[in-house]
Amino acid sequence: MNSELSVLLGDLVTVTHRLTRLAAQATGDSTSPAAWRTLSVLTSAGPMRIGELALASRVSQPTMTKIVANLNELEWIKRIADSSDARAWHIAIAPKGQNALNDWRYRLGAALEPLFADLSVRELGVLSEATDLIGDRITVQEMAA
Amino acid sequence: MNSELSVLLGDLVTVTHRLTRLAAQATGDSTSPAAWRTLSVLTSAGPMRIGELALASRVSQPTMTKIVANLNELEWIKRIADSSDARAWHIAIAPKGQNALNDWRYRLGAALEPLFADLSVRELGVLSEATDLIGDRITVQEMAA
DNA sequence: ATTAATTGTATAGCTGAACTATGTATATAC
DNA sequence: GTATATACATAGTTCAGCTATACAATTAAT
Repeated sequence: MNSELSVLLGDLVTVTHRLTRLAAQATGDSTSPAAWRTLSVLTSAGPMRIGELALASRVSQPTMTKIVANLNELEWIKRIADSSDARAWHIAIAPKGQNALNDWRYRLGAALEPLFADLSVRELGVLSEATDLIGDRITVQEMAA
Repeated sequence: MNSELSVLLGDLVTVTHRLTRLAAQATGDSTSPAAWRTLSVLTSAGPMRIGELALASRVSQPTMTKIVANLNELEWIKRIADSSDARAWHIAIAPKGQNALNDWRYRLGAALEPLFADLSVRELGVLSEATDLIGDRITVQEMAA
């Protein structure tokens, strides 16, 4: 096993832990991270069932049922009956939810921007590529799970 | 405001949210993320008081009191009385704690390694530099807070 | 075609980590 | 020496996550 990669990944997780925490404090966000993750998944992968959503967002199915119920009350998602299976629902992001997600991302960026304002164009590119690299691998994993 | 940076940071946080979650599930870790953050801070910045630790780890002082109490029971940290202030303590990471932290980082890396095994040397460098970039800015922020 | 097993979602109840408010003891200011 | 500020501890609450399980609909078996 590649121990260098191991250490790098450990550091990456530790550092992003703190970034996440800092971001939450900076935006004074009350919506749960899992809800944002869920909206984010719906945006990038399109409508899906509660069970699939639970896998993709890495929470248990009952937790996702609750998250969806909350998002539904906010009218941030739509529940669409599955015509071929009366037990199941298709969950789709609603316009309000898309707006909320965009707004959250924006506020997050605004809150953290001062910290990163000194980045060079090259460093910006590094961060951007790293984000893509991680995103690709997470997505692959989620689809496989 | 730089909206490109804004979007990038939003994406970064979203993606690392999911990475963190995935990592926690993959290692079956029961210790709280905040405890690992705390140990990580102690390792990189050396012994400090509970109040300082709370700021650095971005939790409230009572929360940190509890985290430190838990870590103390595990003998992962040492409480050292402040000779000049009987109210205060210096919290230092203990050898056991250093080992536990190293082990956690290792397990984390091992669990995530399969996902990242296909990285080129250049991409590895990108991830590494991104980690450093974020780490630097978080640290600066924590010290200022 | 019933019965049984499986699957998709919902509900109940628990745990634990975070918070605010406040208490206690020590330090500092006047 | 009394008052205020500071450092940590305690009490009590809230909420997100979990497991276990119920319920309903589908699928499989005989």
